Amino acid sequence: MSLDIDSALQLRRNQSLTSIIRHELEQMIERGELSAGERLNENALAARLGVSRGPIREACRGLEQSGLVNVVVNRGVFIRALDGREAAELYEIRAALYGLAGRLLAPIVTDEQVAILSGYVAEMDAAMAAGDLNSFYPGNLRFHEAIVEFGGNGRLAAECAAIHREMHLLRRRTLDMPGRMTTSNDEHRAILERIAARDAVGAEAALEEHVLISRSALFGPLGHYPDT
Amino acid sequence: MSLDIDSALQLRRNQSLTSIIRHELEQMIERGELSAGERLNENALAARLGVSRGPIREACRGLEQSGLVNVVVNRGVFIRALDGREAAELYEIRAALYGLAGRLLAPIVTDEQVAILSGYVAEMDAAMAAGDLNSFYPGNLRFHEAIVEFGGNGRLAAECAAIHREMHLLRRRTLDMPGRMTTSNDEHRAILERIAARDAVGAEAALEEHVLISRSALFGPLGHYPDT
DNA sequence: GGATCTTAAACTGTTGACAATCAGCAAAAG
DNA sequence: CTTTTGCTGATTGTCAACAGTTTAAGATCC
Repeated sequence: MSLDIDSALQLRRNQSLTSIIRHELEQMIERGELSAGERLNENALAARLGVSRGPIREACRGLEQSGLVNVVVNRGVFIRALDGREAAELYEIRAALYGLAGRLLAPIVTDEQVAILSGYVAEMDAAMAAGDLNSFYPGNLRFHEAIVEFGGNGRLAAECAAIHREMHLLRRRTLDMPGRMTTSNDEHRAILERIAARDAVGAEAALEEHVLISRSALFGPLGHYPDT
Repeated sequence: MSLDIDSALQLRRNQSLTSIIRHELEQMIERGELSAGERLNENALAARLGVSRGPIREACRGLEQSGLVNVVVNRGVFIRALDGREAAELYEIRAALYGLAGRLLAPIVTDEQVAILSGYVAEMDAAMAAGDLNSFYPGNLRFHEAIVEFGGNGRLAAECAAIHREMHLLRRRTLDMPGRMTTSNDEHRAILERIAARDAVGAEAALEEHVLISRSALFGPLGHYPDT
């Protein structure tokens, strides 16, 4: 019984099975338990989670709209596989959105928020010193989340989170590359510096560049992508 | 050799009731037949469309994820009402995305594409001369759609279309304001000029400004939004 | 008359069953 | 030996019924 759906049911107050299942599936995709291209068997999922197929189908429609799965009529839902072109496109969009987040945040950032962001960078420095990717990754995630949260545009934060979920499989691969951790944290420091200086244009540029460098780490310096 | 997902996607026919209903509901919202805050009655919809509640519920889950409706547990799905804050946030995101589209398009635009965009501007000029909003609006839509399409980032185009759908009720209101048509087309001409000059930075700036001016028309020059 | 409790209707959440469709396999045809 | 055809089990699409919740009207009490 790898899945604690029962405890989720106990915690459930005003949530429907559909939303619980959707959240569960999102996490399974994020944890890599469901790999790209894999098909979701509605009956098996229903049996495993102890519910009927209705809520599962509803959850899958939500996942489809948020880009995590593909639904093929009469054949089922498949964990979406990001090909090179789509991933490159997502990186471009992500760069623009994070750039916007930085531009919004820089003029209004508080000293407390700067301190929090500094804390994340320090966390990542520590993880880097220990060569520990598993510690580096959450710090990295919180750093970016905080920037969009503090920016004050809630919808932008939601949109960035959605894109992040969608790119999850790719992103880990990128950060896994040797030397990527240190480079990445240098960039984080530069971003933080521009934000702390209340430099909107500089923060925007630093964040855009940061995302595009991640893309380069995946596709090569020219932004090429595999033709698959 | 078994079919893989890609070929399955090619075989896909969007003929499930769920997708048909979702499309139908999207159009009803776009046409204003369903007004903001209104509740969707599953039984009534099922009877009217001649289907059972299952596909309708699935369609609503997709609509929820794309931001067109809110789902409240045990109370139903409601056509989403964009309050001032959310609309302002969407405008900011839209400005960034259209800016990106312009930056992508300018370096790679073909003469044929410039001609097509010119045609749309001319269409809008004609509509403007006739004072005909109903002709101006589709031209405006096609102009913006074409820019993101020609930019070559398919996902960006999809994302812009989704935001457009979500803002549909608001946008019409904006364009309805006296004098907005002419101002708007002057901006279109400026955008086109920067694109035709293959000026990425200029096109980006012109498109961003264009969207933010639309926002100002709705919220006032300082970007304030009603506190509802 | 107004507020509160009671109760029934309406509605949503969930389920199990039935129908339609698909992948795989085996036998028949060339 | 290869291709085609026709099954068969598995899986998805859809539906109708049941269960739990919300809403609203009516009754009761102050």
